[in-house]
Amino acid sequence: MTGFTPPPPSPDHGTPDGTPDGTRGEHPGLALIPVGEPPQLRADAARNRTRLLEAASRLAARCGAANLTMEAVAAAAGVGKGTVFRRFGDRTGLLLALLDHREQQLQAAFISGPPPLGPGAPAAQRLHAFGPAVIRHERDHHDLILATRTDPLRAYSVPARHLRLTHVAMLLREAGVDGDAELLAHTLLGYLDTTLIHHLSVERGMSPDRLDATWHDLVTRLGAGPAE
Amino acid sequence: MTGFTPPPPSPDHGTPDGTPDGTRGEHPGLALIPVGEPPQLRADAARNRTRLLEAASRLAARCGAANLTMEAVAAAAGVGKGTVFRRFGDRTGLLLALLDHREQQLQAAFISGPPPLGPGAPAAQRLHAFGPAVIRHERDHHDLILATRTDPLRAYSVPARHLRLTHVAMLLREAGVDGDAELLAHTLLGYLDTTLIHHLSVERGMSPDRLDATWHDLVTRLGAGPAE
DNA sequence: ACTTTAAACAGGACCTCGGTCCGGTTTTAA
DNA sequence: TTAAAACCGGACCGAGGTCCTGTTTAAAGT
Repeated sequence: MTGFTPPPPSPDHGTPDGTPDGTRGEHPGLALIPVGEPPQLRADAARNRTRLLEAASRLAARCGAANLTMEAVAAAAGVGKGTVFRRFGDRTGLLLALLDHREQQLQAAFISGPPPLGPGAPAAQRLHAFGPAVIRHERDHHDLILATRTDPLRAYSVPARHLRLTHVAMLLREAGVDGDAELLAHTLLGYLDTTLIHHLSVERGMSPDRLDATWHDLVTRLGAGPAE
Repeated sequence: MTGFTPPPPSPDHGTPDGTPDGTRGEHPGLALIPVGEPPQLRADAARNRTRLLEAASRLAARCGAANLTMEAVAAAAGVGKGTVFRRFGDRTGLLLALLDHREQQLQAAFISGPPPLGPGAPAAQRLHAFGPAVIRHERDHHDLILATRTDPLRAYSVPARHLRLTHVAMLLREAGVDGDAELLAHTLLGYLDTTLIHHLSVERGMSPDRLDATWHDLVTRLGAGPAE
């Protein structure tokens, strides 16, 4: 029994809460947050969590997500280095948590936002709207997203990915597409992969229009109706 | 002028030559290798290159590609640490060079091998055969491939990727598929991405049959004929 | 065959950063 | 009041990567 580490209450790989951008949050009373998964952090832990996310967000904006160092984040947040790792597990965990917060705007848009992206429009139209929305979102945060891809396998386990997958698969079925909806959804999401989009638009200089057009083409060919 | 580094003759990111597995290669005479790109390494440099690749291959087989350390490779090859970096640039470069060598078997199969993968069969059939072949190949080397994905963007610049892309795009056009052949090819290759395949088969437990079936479905829906 | 010259080499010091661990201290919640 | 949980802060390790000194070696010129 030399180095035994009972898993510290499982660091979060990015779960909703935190509100890491607002400058409020000193009074921990009033549990407004409809938090679901995080097993209730202790008050000081939660406070440090948001401090860390704020600091990370600042530093990422200043120096780029790729240049974030854990020590710098810890120092900027005024906490010890160990605290950062206790909370987020590792660097990727921190970046994912950062990303997750921003991701929720997109999620809200296609889950409960106005049509054609949100509910209310026919499934095919929602699908057609989905691609360009994701592409735009990913372009806005490409540096952060790319920085998380140091651990390629984890990208598939992150809740955001799963949510997108379920959503697209559902729309495919709803649009009357026959076949393996889950794998077809994976294929569509593959086309929207940040790395690919970044490569095509930045390194190959493809226009957004061309990327969008092929999305519509794909959705149509997979059996959902045309865009119109 | 403190730390200026005139780019050392550009380390290779994985280019054909080397024959890093055979145990021959002591007599550097007889330039049999129809080498194209590598700007002719000096004899001792070439020798060290193959030594390094051999050592790396051994170590990767023993401990897994993820646990390869540059110093271990250097030591096992009996060269200095600096030599490894001079030759391959960085760890990813070394891994890509390793991978590239194994990739050539697959390339030979679909470029000049027997039908239906190689030339001689109709384009649609070649396309249908392409997916399962790549999936099998990637499963065989998934640890090595995943280890290179630490640098996600580089995966798109590597010659092997470009070759696959051109090949698939050509087959699509040849099969009479209309639309943006290049982007459709990217989509198909996205479905074959090692990370995705690994996630689906290992972590989600999907059967190879199901993965293959969806490949055929995809190719068919994109407009090439059915498999038959 | 001999000299020359540029390139490659060994090998290790050195830096950075991710990640672990620990001893002592503070804070929270019961 | 008390016990558990979180924290600080830094020592510590491993590995990637840089750089430098002096040495070897291959290749081109005579």
